[in-house]
Amino acid sequence: MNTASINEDGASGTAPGAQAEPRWLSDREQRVWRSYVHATTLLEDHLDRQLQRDAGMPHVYYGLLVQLSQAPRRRMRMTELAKGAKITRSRLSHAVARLEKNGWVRREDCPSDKRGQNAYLTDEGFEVLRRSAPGHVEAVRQAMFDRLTPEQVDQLGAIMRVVAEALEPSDPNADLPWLR
Amino acid sequence: MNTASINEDGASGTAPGAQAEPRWLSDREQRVWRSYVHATTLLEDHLDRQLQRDAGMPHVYYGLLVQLSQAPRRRMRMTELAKGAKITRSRLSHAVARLEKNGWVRREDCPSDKRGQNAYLTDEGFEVLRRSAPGHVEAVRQAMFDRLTPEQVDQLGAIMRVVAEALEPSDPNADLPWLR
DNA sequence: GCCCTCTACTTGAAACTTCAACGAGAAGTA
DNA sequence: TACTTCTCGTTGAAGTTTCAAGTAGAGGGC
Repeated sequence: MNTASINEDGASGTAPGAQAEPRWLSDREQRVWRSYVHATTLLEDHLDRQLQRDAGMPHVYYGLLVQLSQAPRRRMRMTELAKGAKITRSRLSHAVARLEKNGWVRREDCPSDKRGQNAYLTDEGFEVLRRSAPGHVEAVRQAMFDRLTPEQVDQLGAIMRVVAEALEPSDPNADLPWLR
Repeated sequence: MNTASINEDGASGTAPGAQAEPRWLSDREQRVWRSYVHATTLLEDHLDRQLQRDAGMPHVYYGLLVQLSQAPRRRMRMTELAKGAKITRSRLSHAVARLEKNGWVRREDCPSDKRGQNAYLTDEGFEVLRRSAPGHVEAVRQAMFDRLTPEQVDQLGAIMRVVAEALEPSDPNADLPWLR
């Protein structure tokens, strides 16, 4: 999955709507980008397969159970759960439907808001989590933390925080106060 | 894959429930892991949407076109293309079928191996790439390279290479010579 | 020649995600 | 009250990915 490569320069004029001369990636940046895409793809595939095999669900679903397990009374509003997992409410609806079929999660009406639903982790769901957590941690460890120096772990943390901040969909108009 | 899995201690049996004491992540590692998952999720979603909007295809498909565009005569054997994109041949078959419908890629029989197929990029496909490449590079830049210091870019490259090496599916039994 | 095995690729079904639309209730306004 | 608008969550269809199975040709041994 490469990014730059098609080098063709358009007109330099920057009329509204026209494109400015693209700022291509340098060779070094391209190499880093390729490594990034390559490694993240491999790791996500690896964890997906590991969890599918050992826990019977993909990584995202596992993340939902983890979130629920850490919530007070093991339950959360659907929207909060979706936000925490960074997925759409629609995707969550389908996912919870599937997890409900497995008996790992159930829904209940929210008492304070009649539109709302709580999802909660069943004992059975908690048990699945308890059984598969060690294997998952081990997979993460072997793929990443066992191979990086403590300095690299810190560096990775700092880098990922920067990237996340750039993309955080928190208040899209934060820099456009006149639109509010 | 590598020796990695679950319960690989030679000593203990693998009765359900019997597990070695898991090596949990430290607080610091957990924070970094969360940042990693968070940032990579946001970035992949962001690029998927950007490309869906501007190029009419998801990130993986875009990567296929890029690969083809860089290959000699803009064509590649299916298996090579799949390897380059780190996806299964099955997934590639479906993907190319879709790209063929768009008129961006076509297949042809491989002359030297009657089982084989070449996928090649059409002029139309190349044009789509040429049009959308600048926007894509810009998105990558804004999300990552414009925010990181040159040192961080280097660090990220090094880290991602380490992680990729740990997962590279090259010769799964390389460390288990007695199995061959 | 035959047979066996491996590789290249495809297929169809099931699982998962996205997208647009929807119903119901909350919340604000007049 | 009525009206509008927003939020919560779901639904169904279309698109994508995975999984298991399948066809056809290549390659090797006899």
